[in-house]
Amino acid sequence: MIVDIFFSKVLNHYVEIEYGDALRSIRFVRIGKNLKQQISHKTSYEMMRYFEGEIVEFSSDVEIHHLSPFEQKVLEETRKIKYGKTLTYSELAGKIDSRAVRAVGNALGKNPLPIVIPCHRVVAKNGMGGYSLGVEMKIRLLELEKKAITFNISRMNER
DNA sequence: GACGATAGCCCTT
DNA sequence: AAGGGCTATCGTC
Repeated sequence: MIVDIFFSKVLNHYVEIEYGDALRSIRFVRIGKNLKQQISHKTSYEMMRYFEGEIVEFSSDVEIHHLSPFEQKVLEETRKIKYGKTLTYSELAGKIDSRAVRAVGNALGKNPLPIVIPCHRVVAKNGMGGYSLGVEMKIRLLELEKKAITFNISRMNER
C-alpha cells in the first residue's frame, strides 16, 4: 500500500492519496504534522495538475467494490461527468433509472475518491446542494473548473 | 421505521 | 419574490 501526499494551494489543504491494487481513497487534511511531499503514482501527478488549473481527465482504476451496488452505480455515473459540467441530483438519478433522488445524495456523500470521482459536479436543481467536505470546498472546485474552461476558450480565440 | 448532499407544490408575507 | 411546511420517493442503517 502506498500513500502519496502533496499540498494544494487552492484548497489550502494537504491531499492524501492511498493506493492498493488501484486508487483506494483520497482525503484532505488541514494541518500537516510535518508532512513531506511524496509522490509516486501517475494519478497523484494528474491531481496536482488539476489543482494548478489544468483540465485533467483522470485515467486510473478505482476501488469501490466494497460499496453497495446502488452506490457503485451512482459513482460510476458521476465519473462520466466531464470537466466543467454539472448535473443535478435528479438528472443523475434518471441516468441510472432511479427516482431515488435523495439516495443519490447519500451515495455521493460516501464517495471515497473526491475529485477523481467528481461528486462536486452534482448540484441541486435550485442551488448548490451539499458536499461532504463542506460546501465551501465544492464552490471552490467548481470555480476552479469554470476559470480553467474560460481561460481555455480565450486562448482558442487568440488565434 | 427513520433519515437524507432532493424536488415540487401550495401557502403566506 | 422569497421562504416555510408538506409530501413523494427510495436506498441505507
